[in-house]
Amino acid sequence: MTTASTLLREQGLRVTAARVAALDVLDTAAHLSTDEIATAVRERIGSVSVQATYHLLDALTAAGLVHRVDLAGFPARYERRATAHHHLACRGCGHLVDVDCSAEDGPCVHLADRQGFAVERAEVIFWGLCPQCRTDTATGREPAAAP
Amino acid sequence: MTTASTLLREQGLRVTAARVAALDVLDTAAHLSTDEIATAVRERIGSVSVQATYHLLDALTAAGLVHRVDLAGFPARYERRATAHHHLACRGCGHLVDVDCSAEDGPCVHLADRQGFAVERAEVIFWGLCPQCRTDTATGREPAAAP
DNA sequence: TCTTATATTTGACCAATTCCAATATAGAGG
DNA sequence: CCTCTATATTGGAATTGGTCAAATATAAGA
Repeated sequence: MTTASTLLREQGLRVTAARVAALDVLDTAAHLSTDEIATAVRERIGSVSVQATYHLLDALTAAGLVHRVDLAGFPARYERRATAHHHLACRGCGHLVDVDCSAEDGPCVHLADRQGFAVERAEVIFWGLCPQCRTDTATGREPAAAP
Repeated sequence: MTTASTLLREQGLRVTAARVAALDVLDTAAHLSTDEIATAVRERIGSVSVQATYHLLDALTAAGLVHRVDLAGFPARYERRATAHHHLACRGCGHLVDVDCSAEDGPCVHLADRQGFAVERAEVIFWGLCPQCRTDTATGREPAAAP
């Protein structure tokens, strides 16, 4: 069984309470912001600073244990899902859901002219309004700050 | 002939020197940041405040005269190109080039499960390293701040 | 030309994130 | 088990990209 501490050790990372807690938290919920992760980690181990959370998430990201989803206009979020997928994002509140790529090797990942770039990945984001923000805008209210 | 002022008038926007200059600037160069646009506008009309530039770019964007390209981790940039296309972005310096969508109605824009969202558009970003940042990283240097 | 709605300016403010030095701690070696 | 050292965490300050609000200036219709 691959517990959080095992995963950390496998990547040559020190096993600290904060890192284990962060991995556990991301196992139960996807697309959490740094702040949400810090709060959830605090509930488990007592306390962590925001800066430590930024730093540990950087470490986990560099080790490939989590992925950072960084959409313009909203704070970065982190996820553990390993399989290839894209995102459906709400422009109103930033709410994020996974979508399976309908064609893993479809036109999305092909590029006729690389123009000298070393292309590493293709990111596909479907932008729209989530159910909540749809009704909010329909009734004249501004989209809610959080989903 | 559709001059900048004609375009503005057509959209019911007032014709001001700053707006005309901004449109002209974006006609000669693509993917400029607010700051770069402010500087270029100043060269043409003497002076504009950064805030005015933010504001006028908002107005031009709302009118559909320019498009805002907003990639995470880098300041927003603006472009006038009208035809559908995607972007190839450098994760090192943020340098941006247009790429034609290889299949306008390919899998990119299809989505099996909308999950209640009102989907408005699909954004495809190819991330990689530009020629300059490739050689910079190859020679051990950090990628340059600007392309 | 006069008027008024709309732009621009100025300056304060904000959130997300990074940087730095000081302190604490995981885990290897004895 | 204890010590040592590299690595994590903390706390505080700084940065960046951008927004907000009030005062002033200006485009364009009457």
